[in-house]
Amino acid sequence: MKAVFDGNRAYITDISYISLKDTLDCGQCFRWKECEDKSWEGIVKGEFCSALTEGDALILEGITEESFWGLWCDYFDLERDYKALINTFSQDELLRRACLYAPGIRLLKQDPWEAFISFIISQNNNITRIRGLIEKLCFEYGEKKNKGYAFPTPKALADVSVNEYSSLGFGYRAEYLSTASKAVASGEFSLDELISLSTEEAKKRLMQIKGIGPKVADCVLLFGLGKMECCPADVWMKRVLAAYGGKLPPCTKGAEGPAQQFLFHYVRNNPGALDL
DNA sequence: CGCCAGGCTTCTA
DNA sequence: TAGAAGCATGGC
Repeated sequence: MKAVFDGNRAYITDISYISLKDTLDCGQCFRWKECEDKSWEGIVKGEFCSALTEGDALILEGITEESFWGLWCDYFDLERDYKALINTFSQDELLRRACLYAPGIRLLKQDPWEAFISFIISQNNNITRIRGLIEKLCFEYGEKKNKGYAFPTPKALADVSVNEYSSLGFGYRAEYLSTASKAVASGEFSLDELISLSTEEAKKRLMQIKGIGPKVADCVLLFGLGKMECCPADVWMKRVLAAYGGKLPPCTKGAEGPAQQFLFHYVRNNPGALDL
């Protein structure tokens, strides 16, 4: 990867193919918005970014060189060789088709706290509504930025009552949000400490939070902590796993998370893909 | 109206 | 330990 900086703009080349559309609208994150000119605007950890592609180059605008190295390079997983990854995945036929369908997907390394809250909201919910609910959460309790709102801090969400969450439409997840945000804000539960634990221990710890089961825990570990071996199994992935006879093929070893993301996106948009 | 959505908690056998 | 009911909401 090469990055050239010019003011508030980073011009990034020598990366394997990236599609912003497939990456930012494949159900792993919920906050990015596509503009009319096909660029994407997002706020991560309070930092704004406008992203667009130009041929094989990725352009990030509204950022600093410091935030690129400290945040965005990692966020977009720019150092990973996705071409090699897809080659390996393609040993399996279903995965090969999934990678062919959306070869520009990247596994985002998101803010652990945002992933933690977002995927609590995601349970038994559809992506359109998840986006709307998170949007409301940021508008109501997030810090106003030049463009849009930052994701609310643990303290901001800990101060919200269960009734308030309910009136915003969070349904039975209102109570989960309340207790989860209080646990983090008080320091009783530390997302940072999860990094030092084994994946198995971290998952157990996450599942001690009311409202977090195996699937949401896997999402937090994969999307928030970069645990690439985690494979969240929602209703779509359960169908995929059933087609595989219970587990992903050996060629996904160590990268079950990214494999899962290609498969999830593929079957959700091509429900007939599993009928073959 | 019923069914479904990036599921979880609780109850039951 | 496995399986099913109940849960809020909105789109279809």
